[in-house]
Amino acid sequence: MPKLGMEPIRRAALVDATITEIGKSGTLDVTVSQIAKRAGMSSALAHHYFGSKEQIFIAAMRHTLSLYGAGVRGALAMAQGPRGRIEAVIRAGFSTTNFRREVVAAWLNFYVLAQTNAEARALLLIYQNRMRSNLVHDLRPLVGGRAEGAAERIAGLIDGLYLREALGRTLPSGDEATRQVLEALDLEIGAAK
Amino acid sequence: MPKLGMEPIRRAALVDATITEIGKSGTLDVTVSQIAKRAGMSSALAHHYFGSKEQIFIAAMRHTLSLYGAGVRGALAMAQGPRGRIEAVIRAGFSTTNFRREVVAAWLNFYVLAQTNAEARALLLIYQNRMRSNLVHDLRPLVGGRAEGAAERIAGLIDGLYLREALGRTLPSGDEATRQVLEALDLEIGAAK
DNA sequence: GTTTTCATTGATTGACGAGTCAATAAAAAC
DNA sequence: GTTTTTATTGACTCGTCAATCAATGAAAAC
Repeated sequence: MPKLGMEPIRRAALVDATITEIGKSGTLDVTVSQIAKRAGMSSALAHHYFGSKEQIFIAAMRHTLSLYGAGVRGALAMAQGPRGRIEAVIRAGFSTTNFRREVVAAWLNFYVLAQTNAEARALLLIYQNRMRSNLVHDLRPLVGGRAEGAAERIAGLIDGLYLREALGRTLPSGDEATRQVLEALDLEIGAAK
Repeated sequence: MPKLGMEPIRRAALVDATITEIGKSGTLDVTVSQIAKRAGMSSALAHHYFGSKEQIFIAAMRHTLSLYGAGVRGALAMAQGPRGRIEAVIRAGFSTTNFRREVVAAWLNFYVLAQTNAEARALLLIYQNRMRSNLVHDLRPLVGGRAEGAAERIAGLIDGLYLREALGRTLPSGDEATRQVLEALDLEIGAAK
């Protein structure tokens, strides 16, 4: 019963299944068979479309980052003024979506993968650059020449608080993290006056 | 030629070898045989002393965190005044030691492990609490009632910048990260006046 | 000096897993 | 309607690896 044009459908199903399985195990220690089974196909087919397990992971990473990017763009679309835009970037990063078990697991494991896999590293750099460039752009009118440094600090604070919330003692609260970054933002703005 | 009292020696050798191997592979995907071989013994002996691979990892994590803690304590011992003590904590975290390949790999993988392993999570919480408590203690005289919030932000910034430096486009520079956190610290102090 | 305890390993077990391949089947192209 | 292309899988290969165990040797205890 082979229907044509299955490739994109299969690929998408495999990517979804990969993220789910990584979320369940917490590691990249998931087998192609597990992934394929959850995606409703044989492991041979997964290999057919992706070639190797590593490529499946890369695709999953790309998808996770693209969901993140979409969230940021969505929030930016509604934001008013530079301060509002920065707030949008912050809130998007700490949305409950991003603290779901699978998403946290995906990020942590992608960090690990980025150490040794050039493609993974490149994707992470794109994410880092986009965040920095967004922040610099909107910080400029608020803090002028301090924008570059401030952006670096805000971006670092976002990543760090995400980590601490995700692995902290309490269940992750995006609200608390958001408050903290906004406070830091206000300090940056205040210092520029 | 069995000599007595080998246990602590073997355990230490295994822990060292584990960290080295994790550094080489970037993952926890290292075999007990690799570790044991590097430590100069059979894999059976490694199992004899640690029981399981997971316990070897936990011991390696404990050791890594304890080295980190020792670095912080060493820096604190020489520091003068609250501001100096905070600076010491920051500099210790970003010392070149902590950016060595093995150490970065250890941290990233311990984050992953902490998702699913209670012991690993507990160790990470101890680290987080100690950092926060150090910061709160010394921020108090500098920023008064703002100390808790400021400590959360400084701690988050340290973790986040460490991540970004470790996985960033340039080779990690503790100096740049240190400068950024000190700048944030000055903003916090300035805001409390 | 015999027994117990500690150190140590080679060999083995039992399981699992990534990637390949030949074979089947159906749609599309010609 | 024959050929080509796409979809799909079961079976298989080749390898790996964590954990166990029985066996060996030497120190310590008695």
